Amino acid sequence: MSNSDSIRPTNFVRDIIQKDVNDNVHGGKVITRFPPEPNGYLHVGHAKSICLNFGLAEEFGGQCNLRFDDTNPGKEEQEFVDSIKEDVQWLGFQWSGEVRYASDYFDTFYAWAIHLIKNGKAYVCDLSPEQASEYRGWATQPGKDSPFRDRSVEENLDLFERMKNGELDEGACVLRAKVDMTSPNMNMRDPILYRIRKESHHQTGGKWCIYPSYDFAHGQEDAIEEITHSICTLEFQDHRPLYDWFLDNLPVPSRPHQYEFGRLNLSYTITSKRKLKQLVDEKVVAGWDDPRMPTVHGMRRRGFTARGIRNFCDGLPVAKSGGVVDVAQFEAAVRDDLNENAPRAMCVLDPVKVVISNMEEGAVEQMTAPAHPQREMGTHTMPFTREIYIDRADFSEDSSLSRKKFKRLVLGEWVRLRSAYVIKADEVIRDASGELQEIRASLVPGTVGINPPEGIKPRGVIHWVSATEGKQATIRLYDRLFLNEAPDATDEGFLKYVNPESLKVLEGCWIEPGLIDAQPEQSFQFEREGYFVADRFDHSAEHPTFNKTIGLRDTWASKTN
RNA sequence: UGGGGUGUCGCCAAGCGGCAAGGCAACGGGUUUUGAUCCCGUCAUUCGCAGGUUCGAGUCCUGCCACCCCAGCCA
Repeated sequence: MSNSDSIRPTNFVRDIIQKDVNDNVHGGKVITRFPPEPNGYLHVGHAKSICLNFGLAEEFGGQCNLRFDDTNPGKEEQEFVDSIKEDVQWLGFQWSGEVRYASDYFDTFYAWAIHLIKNGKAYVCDLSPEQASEYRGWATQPGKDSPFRDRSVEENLDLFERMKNGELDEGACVLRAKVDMTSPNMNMRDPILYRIRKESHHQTGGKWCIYPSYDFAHGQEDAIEEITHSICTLEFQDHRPLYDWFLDNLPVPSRPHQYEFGRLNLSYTITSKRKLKQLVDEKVVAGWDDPRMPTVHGMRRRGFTARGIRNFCDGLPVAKSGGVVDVAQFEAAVRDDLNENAPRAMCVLDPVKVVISNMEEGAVEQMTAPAHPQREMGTHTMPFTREIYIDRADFSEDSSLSRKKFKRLVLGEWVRLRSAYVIKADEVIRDASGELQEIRASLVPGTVGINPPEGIKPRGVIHWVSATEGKQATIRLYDRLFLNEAPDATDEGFLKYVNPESLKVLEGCWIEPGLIDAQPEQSFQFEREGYFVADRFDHSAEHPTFNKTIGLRDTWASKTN
């Protein structure tokens, strides 16, 4: 196992749960939930929340529900419901029982609203949004009671029913809780419980034309599902008193508690559903599953493995401070998993032909190499022929290059072809324009798996693919989508910092022939190049297509610059 | 500004009055048929700032400063 796998630092949420379990609070049960709104695709920040909620439940032998917080039909779609379910499962988690929806509980919420009205704790307010904002007051300035605050229970009941029956227009009025217009916490200044929305809902269709607000829904959903620990992000801290207020004033079946942790921010990355949507809508990327997107769908297509993502999330401390995690830390977790689990293969991205003059034309010699240098993963076989390709960057005519600086093929010198022979570059052939066209080389016999004789010192090891037995492939090179480490934080707007070179499509790359049998989503390490994945949708034996997930760690590049 | 939070290495953080964990990054060195992996080593006399309490303070007290969140009929 990778070392990040075993490191799961404790955190304040786990400590609270541990204590509750020890003290037999909630009968020792642990029930958590992951409550996305289906208004977009899940991203890496949600992955942290998923790992936390599902992970904690798993750790304490509890359960975790998947519940869609679908209280705002205008922004939500079935497409997002489907993608979210797929993502959670892909990450390797299974929710407890059926998928749940806030909309499953709309009847109960409606009854509870009436309960509040009957207790004189809610009223229908006719103030326009602008007026309501005015009445709400400001930080230093307490709010004023709405003129509708003292309507009779009967009138409120009647009005609320008419709201439900669609007799009133959108925006005409709302149902508000009667809390405290002078509270320093703005959320307590008579928050909205229900608003009129004459829109079809992806789950309930046309059944409702009033929808509960987040505040009037979330805690009650938790209570209905008997959630013990309701874990959410920091921006909801101010809502906790309201969360508790509803639970205290409603006949709820259980008493959950809310705990908040810091949202994940990644450098060079945007994690705002609105902005991610903008990237899709403005066609900056090809879609929600573009491999450059930090969405779970995007990361999956990019070749970031579920295990790598989980290892990363599990290694993240859960704290109340909100910092920016270096994207390199994420990349390291993914690389770690891929290094451990991806079989090795060879691919030449920028081919230049090498003709081995002392090899017979038409001869094919099968070279066998382990699929992994350390782990037992079987072998792969690569045909070696008179004509092969190596990468253009792996050859130089400049023999003054020091051995330390250039550990590749130099004219007149030797290099090891990985898992095959040591060869010597004898001569170069150029085309009319002077461009290097072909290298003539000779192999040192008997050097497969055996060190060359005294006096022959290969400068290094390079990768290769047979020119006659290899296959052509399309390779898509991905790089960071943004050039600014905080694309979100700049005044000019994040679109200004889109990396124009975040995608390069290479046609005519050469892969070892066995690679055409790769299954979509199968990851490989192309030796000396990086980790690549067979594209989930576009790869086939006829048109091999690989996405670069991430490069190898390269300590050498930084030293020479 | 009122309220809610947060300030410990370049980044993320542990720390709960008794010698400042760990990960990422960086930098040295070793092994290596991947400039990868792996291994070994280096990397905070100091915890936002200033006072105070204490034998002893990152931890307790007081004051200040900085940053984030709320002020949607979004979640």
